[in-house]
Amino acid sequence: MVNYNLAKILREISVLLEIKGENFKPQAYEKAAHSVEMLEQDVREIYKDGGIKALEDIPGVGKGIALRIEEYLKTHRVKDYDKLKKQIPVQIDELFSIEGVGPKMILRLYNKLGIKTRAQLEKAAQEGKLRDVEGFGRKTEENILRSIGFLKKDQGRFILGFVMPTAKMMLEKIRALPEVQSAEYAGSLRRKQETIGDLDFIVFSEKPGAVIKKFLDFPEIKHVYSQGEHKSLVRLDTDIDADISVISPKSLGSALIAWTGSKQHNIAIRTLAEKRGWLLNDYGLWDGNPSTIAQGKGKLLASKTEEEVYKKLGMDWIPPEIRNGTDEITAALEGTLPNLIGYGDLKGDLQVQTDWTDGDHSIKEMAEAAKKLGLEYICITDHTKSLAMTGGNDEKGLLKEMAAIDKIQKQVSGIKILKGAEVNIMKDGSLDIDDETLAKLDVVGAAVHSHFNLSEKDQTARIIRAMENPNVDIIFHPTGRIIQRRDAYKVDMDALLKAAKRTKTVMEIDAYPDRSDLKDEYIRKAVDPPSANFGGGGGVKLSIDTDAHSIHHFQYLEYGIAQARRGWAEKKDVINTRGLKKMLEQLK
DNA sequence: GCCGTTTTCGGCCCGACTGTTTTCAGTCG
Repeated sequence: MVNYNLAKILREISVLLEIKGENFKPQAYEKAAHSVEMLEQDVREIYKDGGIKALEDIPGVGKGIALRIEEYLKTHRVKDYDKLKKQIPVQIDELFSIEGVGPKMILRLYNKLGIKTRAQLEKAAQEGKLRDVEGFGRKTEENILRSIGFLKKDQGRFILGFVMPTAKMMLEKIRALPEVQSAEYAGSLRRKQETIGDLDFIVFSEKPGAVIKKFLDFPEIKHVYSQGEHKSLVRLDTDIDADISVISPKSLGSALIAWTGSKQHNIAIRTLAEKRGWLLNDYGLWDGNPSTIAQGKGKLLASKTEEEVYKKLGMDWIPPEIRNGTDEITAALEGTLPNLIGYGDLKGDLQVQTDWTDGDHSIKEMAEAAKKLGLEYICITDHTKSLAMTGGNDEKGLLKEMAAIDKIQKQVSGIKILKGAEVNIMKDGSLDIDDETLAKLDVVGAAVHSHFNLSEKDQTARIIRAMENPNVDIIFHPTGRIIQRRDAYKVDMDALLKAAKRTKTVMEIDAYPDRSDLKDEYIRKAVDPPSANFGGGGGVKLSIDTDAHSIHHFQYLEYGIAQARRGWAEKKDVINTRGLKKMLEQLK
């Protein structure tokens, strides 16, 4: 929460400075806000451990902002921020989040109409008062009202796995247009971020006007915010915004890079180009300066493929999932990028629930569905007895289910059905099923489903005790978070990863879209020696499982792989990329 | 205010679309 609140203040300072017409300082504060927001460590800890100097190691934080962070940590105030707020006492976050409203409008609205809140702005727009303000007109008034309407309905950001079906459908429809040579996801969708703000598509065609026109005729489009010769921004009937950009195939590589982002990644590589006396824009990498290029006199160095553009810049091609504008740039320059796990690399799914507990389908139905997707094995891991609401198995129930699996296996060929369980880790770290029964299972997953509010020390010790049980193979959804619903419980991840390595316990990447647990930075710590500061130097084994409760959930494996890629995981790091026999050898 | 293959000063990514203008500022990604 401290990081969140601090990032919010830094971001508001950025907007307030922009309102005041300051140059460059706003970007500096915005960058610092972004860094603080992305920090995995609590700012208080960073300050406690290393003082001001450690704060200055945060990217985008220098002497000035470090002092303000210190001031905030000590006094819960930032004087400069208070001063700015006094000069321009408006609800920045409320107004700034309205699509189409920026710093300049906020200032004018405040000066002319005294508007401070979203509600006041809505009322003024409804009463037709905005059109009298210089620079505003009827259209702006209408747009503001519509934006506020959308905002009220908006759920904010969308979870990747839950919007992918819409995204896939739209991409297929775009690709089917006769004028389209090719089309791809762009933005956070292509980078496969955990949550997505809107659906970005980039389309390659020599007839952009026709593509935009046909796109706007799709029945899924509810409202058109903007349309031009090359771009359009719309809202779909599922209340998510979609952004389409049509570019000549000649510029495919440079345009894909530009539209994929992230923003920080683009700034980093464009700056890199500039340092070589070049310019990188949507249309290519050019030798020349902006004015010679504008006159058509620049020399085109690369544009057709992403590989070509990165290569010209002296870099390896960077997978979209890791284009964060941080150390992937250095790794690409040095040729030390990881060989990320691929989307077809999984051979099995080690967490599957059935109608024996809270799943929707039978063991047989789940096995058939997994086989259809090309999996070689699945492990049935129904809940155990202390999770009473799911009708969890006791020892007797587990033995019965194991016998049932033997019977079903005889009816199903081409896929191995492994016997497992999702056992509960009790408050003290013991398990709710006896060791004798656990020893009979092929795979034992253990998970926390209760006592989320233990102290970090107790929670960590509890899970480590479960890891030390020789029967426990995998820790399922290790931090218990549910995106947009429940925070992770407090746990010392460095200690957990270290214990996982010592006890040869696998850490799961739960691919169920709103879990996505482990999250990317923990995955990276688990596998990547340079980022592992828990003294283990990477080398923690992972599994990617869907936590399927229905035959439709196996498709979520894709999002687990995306998560693993964002965490720099390679094929070798994930046990269920191996065939059945080799996978089983990885277990205790 | 930050930062350094331009390293303690002098830069800060780049381009499209809209609305209100009458040549462009503001906003967005």
